Amino acid sequence: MSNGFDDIPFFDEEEPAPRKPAEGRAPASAPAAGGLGIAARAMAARDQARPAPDYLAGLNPEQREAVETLDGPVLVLAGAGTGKTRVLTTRIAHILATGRAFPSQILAVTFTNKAAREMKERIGLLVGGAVEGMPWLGTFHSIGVKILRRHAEMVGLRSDFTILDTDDVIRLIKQIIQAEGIDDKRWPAKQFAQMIDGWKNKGLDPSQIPEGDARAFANGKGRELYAAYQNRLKTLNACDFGDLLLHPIRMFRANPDILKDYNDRFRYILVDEYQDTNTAQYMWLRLLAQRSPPSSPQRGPKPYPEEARSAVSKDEVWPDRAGSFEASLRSAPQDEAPKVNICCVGDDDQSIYGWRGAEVDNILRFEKDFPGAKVIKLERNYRSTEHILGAAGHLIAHNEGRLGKTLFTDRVDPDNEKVVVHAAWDSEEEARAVGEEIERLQRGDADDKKHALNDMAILVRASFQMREFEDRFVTLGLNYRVVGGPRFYERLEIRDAMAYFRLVCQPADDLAFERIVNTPKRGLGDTTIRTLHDYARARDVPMLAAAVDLIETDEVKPKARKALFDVIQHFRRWSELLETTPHTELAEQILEESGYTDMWKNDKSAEAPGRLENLKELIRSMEAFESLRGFLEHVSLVMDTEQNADMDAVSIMTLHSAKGLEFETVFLPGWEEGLFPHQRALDEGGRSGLEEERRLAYVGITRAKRRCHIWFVSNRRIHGLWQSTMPSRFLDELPVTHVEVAESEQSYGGYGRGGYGQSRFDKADPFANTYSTPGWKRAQANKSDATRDNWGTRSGHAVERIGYGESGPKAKTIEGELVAKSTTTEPSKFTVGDRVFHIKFGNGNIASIEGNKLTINFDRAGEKRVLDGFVERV
DNA sequence: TCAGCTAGGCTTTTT
DNA sequence: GCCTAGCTGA
Repeated sequence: MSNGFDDIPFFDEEEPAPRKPAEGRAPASAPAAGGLGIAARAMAARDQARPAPDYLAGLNPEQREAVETLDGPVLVLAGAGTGKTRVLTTRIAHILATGRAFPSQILAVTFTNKAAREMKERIGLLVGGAVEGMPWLGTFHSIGVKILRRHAEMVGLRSDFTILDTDDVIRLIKQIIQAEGIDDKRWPAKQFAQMIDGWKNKGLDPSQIPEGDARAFANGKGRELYAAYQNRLKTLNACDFGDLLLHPIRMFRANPDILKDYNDRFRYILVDEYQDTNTAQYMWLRLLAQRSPPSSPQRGPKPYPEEARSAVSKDEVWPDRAGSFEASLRSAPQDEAPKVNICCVGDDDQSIYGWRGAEVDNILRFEKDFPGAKVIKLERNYRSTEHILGAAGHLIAHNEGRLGKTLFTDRVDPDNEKVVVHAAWDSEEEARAVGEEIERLQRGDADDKKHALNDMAILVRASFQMREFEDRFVTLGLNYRVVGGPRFYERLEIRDAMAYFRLVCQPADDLAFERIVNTPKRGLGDTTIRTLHDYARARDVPMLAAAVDLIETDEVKPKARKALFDVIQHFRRWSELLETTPHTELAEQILEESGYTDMWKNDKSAEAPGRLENLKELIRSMEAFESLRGFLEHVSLVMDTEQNADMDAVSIMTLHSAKGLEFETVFLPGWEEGLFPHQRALDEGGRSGLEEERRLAYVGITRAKRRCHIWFVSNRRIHGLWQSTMPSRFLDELPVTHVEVAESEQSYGGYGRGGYGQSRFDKADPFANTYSTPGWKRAQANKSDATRDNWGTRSGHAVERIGYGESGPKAKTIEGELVAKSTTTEPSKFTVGDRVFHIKFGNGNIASIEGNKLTINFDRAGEKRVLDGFVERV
C-alpha cells in the first residue's frame, strides 16, 4: 500500500510551520521502487518529465484546468453531475503530489459531515494515508470548534466548552424570556432562537443588529435578550452553532497575530458548495484567506476599526473588502505579491438554502472579492441523459439571477427516455401509481431489465408528503428508507443519557442538569428546581454547585435534600472515575447507577424496549471514540447516523437532502402550485423565493441519471383539509421536446402561450384515456374559476376547499368519492387486540382499526399501519 | 405526579 | 388531520 504519500511528514500541531517545500519537489523522498499507488506513479512520471501524472488522466480540459490552476483564486462553477467532487479531490492530490504543501497546510471546508467524509475517502483513494494528515479537512463548524478549542480563553470560554444544539438553545432562551418577565406565549422562544440564528448567520453581535430587528421582538427587547443570551452562554461555558464561527471571527479580528499564524499555515484553501455560504462563513473564509506579504510583516492585517464593527451591511462589517486585504494585494510588488490560493467550488443554480441565510451573492461576486480570480465552468455532464439535461436546463433558464451555464452531454444513450409528467387524482393515487411504476421497474416489465430499488428515489418538497408513500410501500411490502427525518441523537432517551454524560464532563452544564435532575423521578419537583435556579442565578454559579451549597441549608425540604445529596454524590464519583475508567464502562455505570435504565425497564409502554435498545446502541457507538469528551464532541457536531446501505430499498427524502446524490430513476411527486413552488416561499421570498424553488426543481430533475417521473395531483389534503390544486407552473416551464405526458402521446394544445395563465396541464384532454371520470372533469371545472395574478398566487380566496368542513353540492360529491376510495365503509373483520400475521412484518397485535386500515404493533417491526387485506389472524 | 385534555402549528434543515 | 407542548384536575 505504499504509494509515496504515506511517508509525507505531517505538520505536527506543536511544531513550527515547516518551510514551504522546494518548488517541484515532493516533501517526501520518492519511493525507490514498488510504489504502485497512483500518486507514486504520478510522481515518478513527473520526474521523468512525462506529460501528465496518472491521476490527471481522464479529466476533461476544464476539470484539468481547475485542478492545475494552483496559484491565485479560482472559482469553479460546477454544474450538476460535472465531476465537482472529483475536481476537489484531485486538486488536493495534485497539491500534495507536486509538493506544494503538506497535508496539514491545506484547509478544505464542506457544509456537511457527509461531504467531508466522502471527500476524505476519495482523497484517500488517490493519495493513501496522507489524508490522515489533513487535520483541516472538515465542515465549517468542526474546523471552527477546532480553532476555538485552542483559543477559547480569548473569547471568554474555557476550552472544554459545551456545544448546545437547537433544543438546548430553545430551552435556554425560554428561561431568559421568562426571567425578563416577558410572556413566553406571546413571544415564543423558538421564534427568537430563529432570529438569533439569522443574526449570527449574518455575523452580527447584539450591538450590531438592525434597530428594526431589535424592536420587532418582545416590545423592543430583542437586543437585550440577545445580549442576555450571550451572557448566559458564557456563564454556562457553552456555545451555539453560530458561535462556532463567530467566536473565531471575533478572535481573529482582535488578535491579528493569531490570525497571521493561520494565514501562514493555510497555503491552500478549498471550499465546497460555495453557493451555500452565509455571511458569517464568508467573513470567516475571507479572514483565513488573507495573505500578508512575508517581506513586510508590519503591513499585515490590521485590527478592525471599531466603527466598522457596529455597522450593519455586509460591506461595512467587512472592511477589508476595500481595506487591508485588497490593499495588501495591490501594494505588494508584483513578483512577491502573496497569492491567495483559494478555490471555491459551487453552482449558483443549486443554491437552495437562502432561507437559512445562504447568500448566493457570495458566489456571484467572487471575482470582485478576489481580484484576478480565474473562473472555470464545468458544463460537461456525466450523469444524465440528454432529455433530462434538456428539461432541467430549460426550466432553470427561467431564472434571472444566475451566472448562466448550460449542461451538455455527448454520450449517446440507447434508451434515452423523456422526462414523463403524470397526473393523478389525489395524493393517495399518486402514491399508488408511483408504487406500481417502481414494482414494474423492479420486475423488469418496463425494459426487460430488473432494476434495483437502491437505484430509485422519491424526492418530495415537504416531509408530510412522505407519509403517503410510506403507507403505500408498507402495504405493498416494498422496502424503503427515509433519508433525513428524525435522527438518532434527537431521541428522548438518547438526549437524557447524553445529558448525564455532559454533566459529568462539564459540571457547569445547567441545561443538562435540569434535564436529568429529576429523571428518573427523584421527588425533585418544580419547587426545588426553582429554588436551585434562583440561588444559582443570584450567585452566578452552576446549578450543580448551587445544589452543593443548598443541601447545607434548610431552604430545601428534607426529602428533596436527601435526593439532591444522592445526585451530587453520584456525580462526584462519576467525575472521579472519568480519568480512570474506560468511557464505555463508565457510561454504562452512569446509566445503571442513576436508575435511568431501570426507569425504562419498569416502563410497561410499547416503546420502552426500543428505548433500551437505543441506549445500548449509544454505548456501542461510543467504542469508536477515545474518551467520553471525544464522543460528546462528535455527537454535538455530527448529528447524522449512517443508514444501513445493505438493504435494497427505495429512498424517500426531501429535495433538499437529495442535493449531491444521484439515482437511475427519480420520482418527483407533488408538483402543484402552493406545494411546489411552496406558497410560503412565494409569500415570504417573492421573486427570489420563486427562483429558489425553481432551483430546487432543477436539483430534483438533475438527480436523475436515466428516468425522471414528475407527478401532480388535483386534490391534496393539506392541514387536514382536502384542497383542489393546480399543476405547478414549473410543469409549463418544461420543454415539449424533452418531456412527454403519460398516457397520451398525442398533442396537448396550449403550449407556447405567453405569460402565466392557464396551464397546459389544466386541460383534461391529454389525460383523456385515464382521467375521463366525472370526478376528474369536476376537478378541472373547479380549477378553471380560480384566477391568479402574475405571481401565480391566487387572488381572492387563497385556496378553494372541498370536502371536510365545507358544504355545498360540489364538495359533497367529491368528498363522497374520496371517502369511497380511501376506506371501505364495511366493518372490519378484525377487532382490536387480535393477533395477526403480516408477510413482511411478522406477528403483531392490532392496536386500532379505522375502516380497512389497521394499526398494528408488530413484535419486531414496531407500529405500522397496514390494510386489512395484507394480514391474517393467527 | 401523571393521565388526559385542549390549543396551536404545520416548508425546506446543517451544524 | 395529526402531533406536541403545556395545563389541569384527580
